[in-house]
Amino acid sequence: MRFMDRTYTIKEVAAETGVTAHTLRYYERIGLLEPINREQNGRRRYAEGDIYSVRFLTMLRATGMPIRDMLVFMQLTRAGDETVSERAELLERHQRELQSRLKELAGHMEVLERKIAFYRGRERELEAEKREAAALVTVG
Amino acid sequence: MRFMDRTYTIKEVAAETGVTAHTLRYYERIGLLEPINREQNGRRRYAEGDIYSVRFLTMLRATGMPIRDMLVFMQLTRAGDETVSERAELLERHQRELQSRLKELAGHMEVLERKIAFYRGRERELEAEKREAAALVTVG
DNA sequence: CCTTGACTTCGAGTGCGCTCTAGCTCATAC
DNA sequence: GTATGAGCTAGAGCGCACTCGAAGTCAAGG
Repeated sequence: MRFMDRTYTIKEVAAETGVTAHTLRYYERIGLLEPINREQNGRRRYAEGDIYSVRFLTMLRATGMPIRDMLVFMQLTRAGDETVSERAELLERHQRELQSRLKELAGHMEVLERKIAFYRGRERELEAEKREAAALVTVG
Repeated sequence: MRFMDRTYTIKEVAAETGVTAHTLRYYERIGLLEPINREQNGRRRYAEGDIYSVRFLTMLRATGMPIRDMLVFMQLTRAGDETVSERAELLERHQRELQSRLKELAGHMEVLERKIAFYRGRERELEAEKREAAALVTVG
């Protein structure tokens, strides 16, 4: 698979993933990404797999996983096949948390809906009052 | 309604709402809560309405609304009836954002599920390999 | 009386996740 | 040759939302 061999500059990865170059370097520095291959001149050349990792990390962040947990996950990944179940369990724990957060948010969504409905009703009431007042003035 | 007249110490409000006393004072300080009534000795006595506000604020926070927006909302609330539509619009904007975040999270949930399923499958493969290797040793 | 403990204010400190700056090296374009 | 621009490192800075500490007041209990 030729196309798998292509590599990417930090700028390209940033554009592809929506993660800034600064943050990509930061992720590598703290160990979220393993050390990226370099050109002779020291510049990073990201492989497809690195981009995949960045995307996965981004997804985990978006679901609220703290970086310290993502770190554990990535270290397990690097440790190889023995850690497969541990990784599964880590993701399952996260999944359960996410599930309960989704439920909670759904509840909050309803509260919001009710509050908005209440305001929209109040708005109509106030309109009506205004019209009545205007009518009184006209008649008076 | 007698029971509406009862007031609460900061500790009671903290216990009721799950917001720490520190944070309650902080919210008041930055203007999220209007100045709470005091006893002669300067201690806060929260009214039912204050507790309601705290609960609502907590909900907004939990849905990811930044404090600066909550501040706008509470100031509109204090401004009275003229701001009813503005409040409705603010909440609707927030609701739309929440809605799209919920969608995104649902997508991430699926990715998580697939990844876990993949790991669970891999786990079984590795188990099988192990058993085969053990069998070879036994036979050899 | 004096200790305990709940409260007060003011201001500083914390943890998280970036985000940016300064000063440097290189490669390419003019 | 030199200007432009992309990338590099190390370390500082930032925004957010709390969270805590110090020092003081006050009321009730032993």
